[in-house]
Amino acid sequence: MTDLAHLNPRHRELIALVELHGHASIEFLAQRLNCSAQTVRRDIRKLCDANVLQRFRGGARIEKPQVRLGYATKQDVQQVEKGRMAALAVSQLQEGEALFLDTGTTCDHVARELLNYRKRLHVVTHNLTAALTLAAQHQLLDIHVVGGKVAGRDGALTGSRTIKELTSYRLDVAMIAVSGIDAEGYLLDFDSEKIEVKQTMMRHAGRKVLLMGSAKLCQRGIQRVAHLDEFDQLICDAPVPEEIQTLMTYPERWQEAP
Amino acid sequence: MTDLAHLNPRHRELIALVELHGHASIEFLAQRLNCSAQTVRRDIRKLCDANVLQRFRGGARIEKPQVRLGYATKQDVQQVEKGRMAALAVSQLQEGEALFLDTGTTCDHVARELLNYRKRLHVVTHNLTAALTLAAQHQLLDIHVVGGKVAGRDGALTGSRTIKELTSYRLDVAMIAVSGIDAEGYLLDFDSEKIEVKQTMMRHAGRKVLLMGSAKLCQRGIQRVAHLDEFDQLICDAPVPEEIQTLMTYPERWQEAP
DNA sequence: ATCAAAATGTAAGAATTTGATCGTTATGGT
DNA sequence: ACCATAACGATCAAATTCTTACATTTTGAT
Repeated sequence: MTDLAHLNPRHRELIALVELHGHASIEFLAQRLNCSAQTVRRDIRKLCDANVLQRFRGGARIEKPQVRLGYATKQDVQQVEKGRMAALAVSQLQEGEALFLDTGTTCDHVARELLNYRKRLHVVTHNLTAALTLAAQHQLLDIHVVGGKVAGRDGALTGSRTIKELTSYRLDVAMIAVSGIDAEGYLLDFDSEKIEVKQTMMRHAGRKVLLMGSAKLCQRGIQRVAHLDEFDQLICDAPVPEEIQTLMTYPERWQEAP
Repeated sequence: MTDLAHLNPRHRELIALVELHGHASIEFLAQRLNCSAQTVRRDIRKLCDANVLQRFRGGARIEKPQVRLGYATKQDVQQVEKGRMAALAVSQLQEGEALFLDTGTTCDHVARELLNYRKRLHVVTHNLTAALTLAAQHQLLDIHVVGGKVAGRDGALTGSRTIKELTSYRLDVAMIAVSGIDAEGYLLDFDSEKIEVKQTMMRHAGRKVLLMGSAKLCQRGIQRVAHLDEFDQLICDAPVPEEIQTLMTYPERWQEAP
């Protein structure tokens, strides 16, 4: 990409001003930034080269993603790997099946993959980001969002109402993601509210599918979600280390996403 | 070929207006875009060359909802005006109040304004887009999403579960937006499911606030939501025509967003 | 302190956009 | 078929905006 390194305060202010209304004129910007129109043009040209803004004659605009899927696109690491795991997980679904979809960037990738799945499905989730992604296919997909309180900037819904609503479902699949794993093969996460949601989804689903990138294999959490053995399928983006495989009763349940 | 790169705001608004109804006349567009018919013709010719629109004598239409522009463009219709209405609506909230937030692009603007509101608030909504926007301030705002089925690509939740959950609240404010108004002062909308949600929110709120852009004043819907008199505050982006004012018992409830 | 490089402002000319006019072409009613 | 009306395309002048070029200021290094 282009270098966004040396953005001076005026550049940031300019972007903020454009974001405010979606677009702004050179004249307006020059006045608000207390500089000449020429400087604004130079700034805009720079920012357009860096794909931050789009210019038009007389001003510039910003293509603010309607929804801050920035969470799912920008600060997301290992996008390619997560996409591969998501594709594998989706490919194993059957038409007409019903699934729980967890929160987290990996599950957001699953949602994006589901958009290309051209068959009927039922999806139940507490993941606002994923729900909004899936909304683009609401004619084909039956998407249910459980109620709850927004618990994070990723749009995860939690709370007693969330749990209670989840218990009224009985679905075919639960797609779960976690933050880490401990030495005994227990999967870990940080937020106890989110953990309770994961556990509830698992209790009310037939096939339990775990999506866990290899980066997570050496990460930690503070609270146990479930044991590896409780899952029917485990999807990773790389070969799973020997020492993790030995923690499972049926290590052959692991699958590596191509 | 497809020179979508530097379309100015007028071009985008034009596309959005055509998308809104599927077709639009030159005259209508010239009036709404505040420019001459000649300019509209030129714009349309350009957009037709780029295969964004199809023209017919007297206007233009759009076949397929644009893949790339789609919902994001609709957002652009009267963006500034909606922002002004949203700002006025938000400025009248008190710290600690609880509000229902409706769906629609106008309410999405309210959500964006709420991000800058630096005080505690409780928000209950069936609007996924707004909820995700608000999630960026989840430490300060208490955001509740009611459960339901995703009903549109804008992320509106509807269905019996949505209604049932809403009835368990009793909030200070309901912020409602509608599609149009009829000759007797009844507000109109298209989707009966969404209408039921609006009505439920109103029944369970103290202050009922209507946000209605001047563009909606001449638009229609197919089903009645409520009468103007049922609202305690009505916010518009322009002076309300005499003939609309006379439909109300208390026309002084109208406020024009500055 | 001095110099070079980068950033900013200024101005003139080039290019684009816009609205109006006018002759031409399509549409609908008789 | 004919006419009246509305819409269209071409053209032009005025206004706006862009680019280029150059002068001035600021910054940072030696």
